[in-house]
Amino acid sequence: MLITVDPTSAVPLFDQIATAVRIAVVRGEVAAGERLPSARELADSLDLNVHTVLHAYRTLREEGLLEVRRGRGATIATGAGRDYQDLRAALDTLLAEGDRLGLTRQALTGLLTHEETR
Amino acid sequence: MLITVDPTSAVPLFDQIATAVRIAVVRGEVAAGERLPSARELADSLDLNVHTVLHAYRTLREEGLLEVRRGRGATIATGAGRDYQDLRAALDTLLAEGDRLGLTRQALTGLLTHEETR
DNA sequence: CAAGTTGTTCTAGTTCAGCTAGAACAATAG
DNA sequence: CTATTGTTCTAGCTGAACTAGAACAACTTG
Repeated sequence: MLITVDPTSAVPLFDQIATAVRIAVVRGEVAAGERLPSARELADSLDLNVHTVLHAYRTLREEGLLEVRRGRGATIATGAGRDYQDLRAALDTLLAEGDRLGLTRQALTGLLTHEETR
Repeated sequence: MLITVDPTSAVPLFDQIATAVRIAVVRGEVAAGERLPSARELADSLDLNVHTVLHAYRTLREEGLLEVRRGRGATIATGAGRDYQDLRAALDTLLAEGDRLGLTRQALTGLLTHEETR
């Protein structure tokens, strides 16, 4: 699983890490039970602080996507290996629609966050 | 057009205002040329600073959704009256998919922001 | 058991976006 | 001309994000 980070982005670093993991899961690039690099390792390779990586891991655990325990490290949660075909299709469709209408990503995420299903 | 704001939300206030306008446009609740309340008015009614509202208006203008000029105020841009049927459908589908998979809004917006079309 | 690994918790300091506040100013409407 | 409305500028405040270092608890491994 490739995890990269853009320090110049407005998106918080811990969020970028969390998203990188989510993407890997959605793409099926990681299987349930698979182990992530330790926080200290990943922090070193990304040139970040350990706490930032741990923040990301904590976030993912709260979402039920990771199992995190001391001594063991972080592993992809059982039950994370769902069928994400429809989700990916929905994402692609929405992105295409956004592009067609000339909407920014900010606008799209805003709509997604506040819009209620009708 | 109803514009409300949640001061306790993690979403920036100017962003909430911008999103409220976007939603109104997407829902077809406002027509092109329609005038928004003046920044000072809206700021008063929302109990916010004028600059915060102006920040939202500026953002929307940069997206091409608003025409903003001093003395005149802000009006919905010509060309904003597009067909948003497909967009709304795409939004609903994605939200439904996210719910089905138990994904948080944060996770969804993260995927939307970083995911590249394949 | 002993040692090393890894997450947890705590304190502490820095930076920056967002928000507020006030004022002067320019463009537009009436 | 006068009122309205956005633009620009300065200034200060706050909280989230990030960094840093340390002590500690749970787990793995030899």
